[in-house]
Amino acid sequence: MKMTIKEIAKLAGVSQATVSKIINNYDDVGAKTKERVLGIMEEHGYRPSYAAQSLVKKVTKVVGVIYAGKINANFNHPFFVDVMSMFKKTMGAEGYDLLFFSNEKFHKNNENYLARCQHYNVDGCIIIGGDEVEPSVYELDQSEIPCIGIDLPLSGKHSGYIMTDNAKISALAVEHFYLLGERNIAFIGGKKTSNISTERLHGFKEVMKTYGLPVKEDWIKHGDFFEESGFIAMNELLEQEECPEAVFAASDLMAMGAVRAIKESGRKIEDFAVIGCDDITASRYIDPPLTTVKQDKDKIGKMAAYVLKDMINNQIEQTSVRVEPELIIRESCSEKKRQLR
Amino acid sequence: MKMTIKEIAKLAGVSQATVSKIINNYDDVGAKTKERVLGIMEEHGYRPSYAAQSLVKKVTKVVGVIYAGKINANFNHPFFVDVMSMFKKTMGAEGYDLLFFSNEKFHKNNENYLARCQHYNVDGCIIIGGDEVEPSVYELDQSEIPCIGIDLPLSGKHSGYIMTDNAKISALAVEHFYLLGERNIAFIGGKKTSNISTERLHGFKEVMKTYGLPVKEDWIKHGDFFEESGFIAMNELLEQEECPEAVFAASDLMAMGAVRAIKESGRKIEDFAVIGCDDITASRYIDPPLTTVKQDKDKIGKMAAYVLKDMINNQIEQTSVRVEPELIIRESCSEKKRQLR
DNA sequence: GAAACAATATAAAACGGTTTCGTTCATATG
DNA sequence: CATATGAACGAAACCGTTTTATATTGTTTC
Repeated sequence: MKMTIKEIAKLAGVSQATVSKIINNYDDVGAKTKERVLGIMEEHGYRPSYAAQSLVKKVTKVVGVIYAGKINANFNHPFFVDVMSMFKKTMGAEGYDLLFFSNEKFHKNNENYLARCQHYNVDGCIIIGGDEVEPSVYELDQSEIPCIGIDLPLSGKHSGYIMTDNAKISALAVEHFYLLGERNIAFIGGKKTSNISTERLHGFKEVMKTYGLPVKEDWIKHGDFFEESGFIAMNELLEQEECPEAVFAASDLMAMGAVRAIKESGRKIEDFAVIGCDDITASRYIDPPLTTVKQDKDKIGKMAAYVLKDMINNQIEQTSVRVEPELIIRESCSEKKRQLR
Repeated sequence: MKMTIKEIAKLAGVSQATVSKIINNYDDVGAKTKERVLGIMEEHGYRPSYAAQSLVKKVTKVVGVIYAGKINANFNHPFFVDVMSMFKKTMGAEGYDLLFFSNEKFHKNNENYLARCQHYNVDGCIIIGGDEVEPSVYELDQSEIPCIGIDLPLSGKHSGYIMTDNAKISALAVEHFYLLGERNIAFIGGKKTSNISTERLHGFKEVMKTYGLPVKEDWIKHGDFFEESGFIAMNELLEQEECPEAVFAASDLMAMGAVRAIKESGRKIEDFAVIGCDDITASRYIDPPLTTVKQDKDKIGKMAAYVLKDMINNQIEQTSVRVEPELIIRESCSEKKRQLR
């Protein structure tokens, strides 16, 4: 059923070498021979074996995808889904397939990322931001394998990263609050150990200072970028004696959780101003439509693909790209809403 | 840097064969030898090459993932994202990694799915429902390669599929409408050529008949399961002289589009009853929270993994699973809402 | 008609593993 | 002591390709 190059060669009455050369577009093959062999290959639906090819060539046309951090985390986070969608599309256009490593296997065999990449001999890989910097990520980062991080600052010679300008994200949010007269502003970030969370928090504190607003440590909470954690964080804020009326959540999902907490506590959502981050698809449909700092997910995915491809083909070194965020004003925090209060 | 089995063997002073046997857990290797070799492997971070292994073994521990239909379609549809998330997790626990085929490559080289699977020698594959049955899918379906379809009825000897009971989905929706007194019910389905769309439409017509309700062809629209198509379909419905007040959309995303169309047309959303399908995460957060027929995405993903695994390991034949849907009542169509009218 | 040159084709070694079948050696058996 | 037994290991063939070096043609050229 499944043909090998040997059988094709026999059928065509030529040597393996000739068939192989046809597959690989060598130019020392006669036109009519080529024609005939091509016909036979087509007829029998022959495809060269990936294993055999990648064993001898050193190229696989496969890139690995690693969701760092908690088991399976981020695979279904809307932000990463959108980024990966564009990444997949762009890499696909260049002829690359994507190998998603299962984290479960890692944990069971106590394996590391580098070993997996070597095992599959991937041309490169993309690492989707984990909560913290695992030793295993560092090892891969420092290796010869080109890799690029999403929301994860890699520093190796053959690495790079793409992420939004995190300080600016916070700046846009706080500035918007400030202009609308909000003064009691809380911050819900991701895990303390996560890099982007740190950058956003730092940016938040900086710009608060710039506007002369006080940063209350009690008003700084940490979640995990998913909805439930925003809900929990907001509940903690609501329980405090002095409760903030403005909340900047470092992800739309957490912002949605915060909104839910406010509603379920019996308070009126109109009395709060909420800004999220990411601009996931859902955010314009929820109630109230969410004001958010948009991350350009398409651009991030595309840039990741371009940079990775460049690293693979041209041994480009250490490239990192910062993408500009953009404020999207909707009703959860807007001028119109302010006037209602 | 990257070690081969030969080098490990030399370092340990044993033959390749012995090292290989240790890797593959043969029992004719002495305990102390094993210990020593294992130590050396560990020390040098040695991992056997996937290519070399899969060349000789016939097993790869990799399963292919195919998004059938339009380029890249469904990769970021929330329903499939959730299903795949659980599928990935479950397969991962069994030691499988997932290879996502790029559709772009398909189209460029005019390749077929079967050829790709053979090229990579995947142990099996999962096909995520396309809009229509492509010849390429049929070919794979009929092949020796175990594959299972999500929302795609495969019929080959080595194939199976998992999907929700589509007729029942429609039945639950219409029944709910009926009990709330709705009589003018429209249907927004997926592509006419898509199987699940056909099943849901058929179920819809059947149950409408059962309740003695008229089925107006003008009130049957077709989208593509994404938001925009629901928006367009609803606008078409609104333009009609006789406009339905109840709409069942075959996906939450289309339902969201329908809601948006109603709002943007200047009508009051309270005057309409909308039911979606899937119960994606966003549906409980939107305005109004969406009444929907829930599909058990976790179960679908899990079952897909179990069945596929079974097919790979035990040559089980043709297994298909129908999963029960469940009505989730929220405010877009509820008793409370009815009383407001 | 011989020499030189292209243009095509092939043989064979690699790539990094697995697995079958022997071989070796120590121990148990009668 | 001769033999059977079994544990531990190794030689070599094989998996399906690519690629280098070499061989075989057929044409020119002088």
